[in-house]
Amino acid sequence: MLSNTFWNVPIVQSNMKSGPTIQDIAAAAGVSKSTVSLVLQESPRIKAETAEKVREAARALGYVYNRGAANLRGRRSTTIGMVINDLTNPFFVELLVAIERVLAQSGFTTLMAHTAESVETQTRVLRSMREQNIAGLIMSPALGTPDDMPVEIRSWGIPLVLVMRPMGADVDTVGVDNAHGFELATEHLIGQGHTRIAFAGNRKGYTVANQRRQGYLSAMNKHGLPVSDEWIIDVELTPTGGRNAVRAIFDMKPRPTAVVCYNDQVAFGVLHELDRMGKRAGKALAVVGCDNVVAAEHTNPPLTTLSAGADTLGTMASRTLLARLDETDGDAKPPVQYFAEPELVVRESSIGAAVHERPRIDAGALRERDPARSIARLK
Amino acid sequence: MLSNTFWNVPIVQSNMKSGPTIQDIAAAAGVSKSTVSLVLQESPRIKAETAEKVREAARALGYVYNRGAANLRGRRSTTIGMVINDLTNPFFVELLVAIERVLAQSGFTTLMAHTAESVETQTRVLRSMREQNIAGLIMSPALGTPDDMPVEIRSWGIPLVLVMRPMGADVDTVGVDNAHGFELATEHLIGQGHTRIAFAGNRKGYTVANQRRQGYLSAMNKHGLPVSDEWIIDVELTPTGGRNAVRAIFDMKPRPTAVVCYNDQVAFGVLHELDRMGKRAGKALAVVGCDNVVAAEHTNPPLTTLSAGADTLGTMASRTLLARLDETDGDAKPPVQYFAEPELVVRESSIGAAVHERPRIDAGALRERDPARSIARLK
DNA sequence: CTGAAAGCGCTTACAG
DNA sequence: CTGAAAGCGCTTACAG
Repeated sequence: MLSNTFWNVPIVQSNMKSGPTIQDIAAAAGVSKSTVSLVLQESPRIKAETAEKVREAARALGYVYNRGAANLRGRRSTTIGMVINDLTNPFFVELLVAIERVLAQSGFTTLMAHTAESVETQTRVLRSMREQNIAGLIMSPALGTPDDMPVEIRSWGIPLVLVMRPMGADVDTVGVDNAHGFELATEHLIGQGHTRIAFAGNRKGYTVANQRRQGYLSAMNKHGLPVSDEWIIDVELTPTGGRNAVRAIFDMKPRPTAVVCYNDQVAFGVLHELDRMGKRAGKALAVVGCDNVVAAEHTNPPLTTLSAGADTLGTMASRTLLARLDETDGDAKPPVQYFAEPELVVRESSIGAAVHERPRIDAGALRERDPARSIARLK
Repeated sequence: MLSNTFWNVPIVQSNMKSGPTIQDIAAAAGVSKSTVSLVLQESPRIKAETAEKVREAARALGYVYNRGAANLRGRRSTTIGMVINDLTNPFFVELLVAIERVLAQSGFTTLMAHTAESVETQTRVLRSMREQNIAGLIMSPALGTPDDMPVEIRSWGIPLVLVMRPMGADVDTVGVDNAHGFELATEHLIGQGHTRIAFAGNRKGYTVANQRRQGYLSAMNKHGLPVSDEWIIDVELTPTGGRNAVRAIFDMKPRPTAVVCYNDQVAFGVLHELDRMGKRAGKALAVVGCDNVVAAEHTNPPLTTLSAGADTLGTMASRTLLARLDETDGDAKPPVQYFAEPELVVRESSIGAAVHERPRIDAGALRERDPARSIARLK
């Protein structure tokens, strides 16, 4: 795992034409290159007029600082690796954008990579980043990442901050309190009168899914509501998974009247399949998602969802990493375990249902596009 | 513009602990570091058993190749810059993923950056990439990028490939034939019987919007359909823009019965606002988008849209850049101007309308959630 | 306040 | 087939 296989060097390469160096500036300004270097670093040790002369020469020559050379000589690095498991999920895009912004403000360059949930791709990408000499790493690990990955990274001598997907209490982690969030979401549905509530997006052996299911179960439990095994539906964490969950729900009897979805992607599939069946989310089935991606506001109907605050989380993750980079070996702080409390953003997808047992076919059904068919599916 | 202001060096930096070098491997294997270097490059000049001995020593020491040092000495670069204007648009995410995949296969590392349509951010990011010594650049320029940007980049001595947003015939460009695509989309609506068709997402002085509007206009023209000025609606290229466009359309009389949207993001807003008004896209207003992002398949109703093929475009863009990197100054090929022909993916949002003048309020209206209100809006 | 010298970890002619 | 030497563009003690 993550072994350094240095024999996969690139075949294609590009020759550079080189511009002026600090040597050229030194010659033009009539100083030594030491002086030029110090001016570029804004050292107070250089007299103001000398500095100005150097800057002027640099400008005249069209000088471009070579950060690679500086990093090599200075034995430091100003690039941060950032590995994301799923850029097709807009939540991670928002997270990435926030992280990049904060790091750029501190003068770091972000080397981004996308693993598409493939552990193999992740291994390749990490190896490449290591060769690129990253100063630190922020990552949201792909599903199925081996447990020893954080140890492996630590052995590289660089700090690691995990986002969204915890891998143990001893590694810096920034995420959300999933259990509490899903408790909130489930209680919201209970408050709307629902008693049969499904959970769509269970995935075995997957930490985040476990946390979210746990939150759902503890809310049900707290309110004395029994949970049937079949309500906990294991589907892909994608819109397609959501569509399959709806089909499963409408095959159950008595069927759940509400569903808590693993995330917004799953919820989008749920909304879509309901629409395809001529039903309306909120009326026919109350739906709650998680992530509050931008599109959740624009779905039909708009989606009730847990807001994790991608911007805040990204900022926290960056700051945590920057703090580690500032530490010396002696003053290491204990692991950061930051889990934000999500808020529930209530929209139309979870409200307006008539759930008080009486109406097998409620008022809402009159507006369904194909009542005959939905009755058939209800049996 | 894009001036090299080298005095913005980072404040925060990170010291590296250094691992074994080729020197250490050389000592361990009892050879010179030249030999080690050649082995790492898989040079056929080294005897197989010597090579194996070296590899074994490297493995034993846990050696990590330092690409930065190699690039410095070899006067080359193996990183490619990739600047994207809008990662919140899933189309660009798909494009980015495809580009990264192809570049990684050729041994290049991708330095990604996001400008959020800000020319200022773009300037900062380009400067940083230049200091990072990128071998080439693939970019989708932010709106309002100055016309001389390609010239500026070229003066850096690195190849530039533009994606999606052309900036002149002399710079390598990979995009789509927007005019032809929008002609297709508009003709599809005409084929459905529509005669009053709006265009949502016109933006003045913006090349891509001009091309798309042109395609729309030429289709209308070709079929002898007059176009009212008010039908060409200037809105933000976001879901919010789409919502505003719908409001504008329903204030017109006689109102358009169909709308061609600048892209899927705008179309999503259109679908959403229609739903909010208790209307159904397809029935009340035929809607076509552009980009065929993954979510277009899952909207309510599913969105008819132009498929540009993000994967194909990303592959083309990467290959174009890789080819330039292989060129020597002598054998430079003429500029690549590749514009893919988009295909129209027909889904529910554009079909099923009754448009033959008779029904001011058609059968579909009976299923609208708030008929009184929609009649009021129609006047 | 400034300069001379050493060196970061590699690659590449060149010589043998 | 392998090694000695020079050098990529910087930074950093150290000396003055």
